[in-house]
Amino acid sequence: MKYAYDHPRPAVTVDLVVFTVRDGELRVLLVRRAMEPFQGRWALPGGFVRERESLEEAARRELEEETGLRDVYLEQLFTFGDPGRDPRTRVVTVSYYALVRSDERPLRASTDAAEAAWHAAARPPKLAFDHERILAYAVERLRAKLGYTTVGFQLLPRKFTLPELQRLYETILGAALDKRNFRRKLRSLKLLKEEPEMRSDGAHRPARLYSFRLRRILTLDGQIV
Amino acid sequence: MKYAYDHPRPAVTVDLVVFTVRDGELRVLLVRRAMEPFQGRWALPGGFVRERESLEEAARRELEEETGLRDVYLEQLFTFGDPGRDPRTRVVTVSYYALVRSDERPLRASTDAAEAAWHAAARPPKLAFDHERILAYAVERLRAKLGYTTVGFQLLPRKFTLPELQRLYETILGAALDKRNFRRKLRSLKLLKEEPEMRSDGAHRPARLYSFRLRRILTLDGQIV
DNA sequence: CCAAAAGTGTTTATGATACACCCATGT
DNA sequence: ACATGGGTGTATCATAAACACTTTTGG
Repeated sequence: MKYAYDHPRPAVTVDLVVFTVRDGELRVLLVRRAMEPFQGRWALPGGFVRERESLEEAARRELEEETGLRDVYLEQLFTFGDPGRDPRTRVVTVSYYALVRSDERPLRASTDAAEAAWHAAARPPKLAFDHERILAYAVERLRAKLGYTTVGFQLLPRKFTLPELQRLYETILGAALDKRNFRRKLRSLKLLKEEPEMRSDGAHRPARLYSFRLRRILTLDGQIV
Repeated sequence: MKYAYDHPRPAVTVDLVVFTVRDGELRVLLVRRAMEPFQGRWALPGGFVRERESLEEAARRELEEETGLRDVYLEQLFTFGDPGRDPRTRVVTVSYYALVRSDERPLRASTDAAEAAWHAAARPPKLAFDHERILAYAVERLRAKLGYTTVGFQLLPRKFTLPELQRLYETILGAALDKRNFRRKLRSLKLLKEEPEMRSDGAHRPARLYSFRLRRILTLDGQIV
């Protein structure tokens, strides 16, 4: 092995797949690129990793710059580094996905993204670089994770109703779930705390509000603890 | 977002956690470092990513250089990039884990690793850099993966007996499994092909040999197909 | 004939699935 | 009073877990 400074050095970036659920649809945050390459195309938010910050710090910093959000669920996804994925130079990107609650009003004016907007994750516009692949992989991983972890709760407000939670799962999984079985399953997991309030929402019976019980729930790679 | 060449560029390496199972023990391939930093310490094999190769190509190239092995099971694990993990300069390492069959005689003379040897994965010597963390994470992931994929088969020779397979699982999981349940489970999965031969191995009844049925079994991230 | 590991079935418990009606509210 | 979505229980099936004896070989 030679010394580190003998070797070509790729640029290293983090890219973020920021998910939320709104109007019964899984959405992803995209920014319109202000410059070449792919000027005018939508892309995943992201940016270069700075000298003295860790990869996760870089991801959190970028996320806050683009959305104003802190303390969101964030998990490393995959590292993409094929030569040629950026036409300018070799760029290795460490991708992360983030889950933000739909009541947290993201999308404040961001520092350098000209325009940022939520798009349906299932049918994104044409994206810059290999970002469609990254997005597709993130969706796949989120679905898988939903099955054996509680990441889903990260997408809802602190208090939520069971029908909301069920719709969230159905949205992400793209499949209908049986109401009774879904509720029994949740009851058996003992993860929910019943709140005293109800939520009235139209011409029908109000729904009970619940909150999620656990404090710290996920390790580095998403296992429940 | 600024242009790529405006930014500090970390060195990018791949590090390999190469597992095998020998004598009922999970083992990992380590190389002794020939130079500073951490000269003389054991470390995971790895090296710098070249200009025109993908990350996975780099990992396979390094693996072949260190062990002479090709066509092994290889999966991206995690990317570690804390500043200070290499005292020389910022190094971002994309870690992979590989599974090699115990009958494939790895460890031919390697190009630049002074010394390479198999060590018990459960109690490795003091390692260079943050390699103990990478190793621990790889072991954890391998265990988890064993539960819902067939990666385990990658560690055995083409023909193997059911007791061998069971011992493999018990070794990696660190727990005893019920013989009858284990065999029934495998039968129900229909993954094994009965071979005509038996293997005699001491003063007891010989065991039937089996081989694994599927050809390509795993996608990018380890799902069975 | 003995030691040693291979091989084999049944019962019980647990979790997953399928399925239909009553309840509380707003208009 | 009716339309709308919230809420509840039981029976069936599939999968997991627990458990003990017989078989084949080498020495």
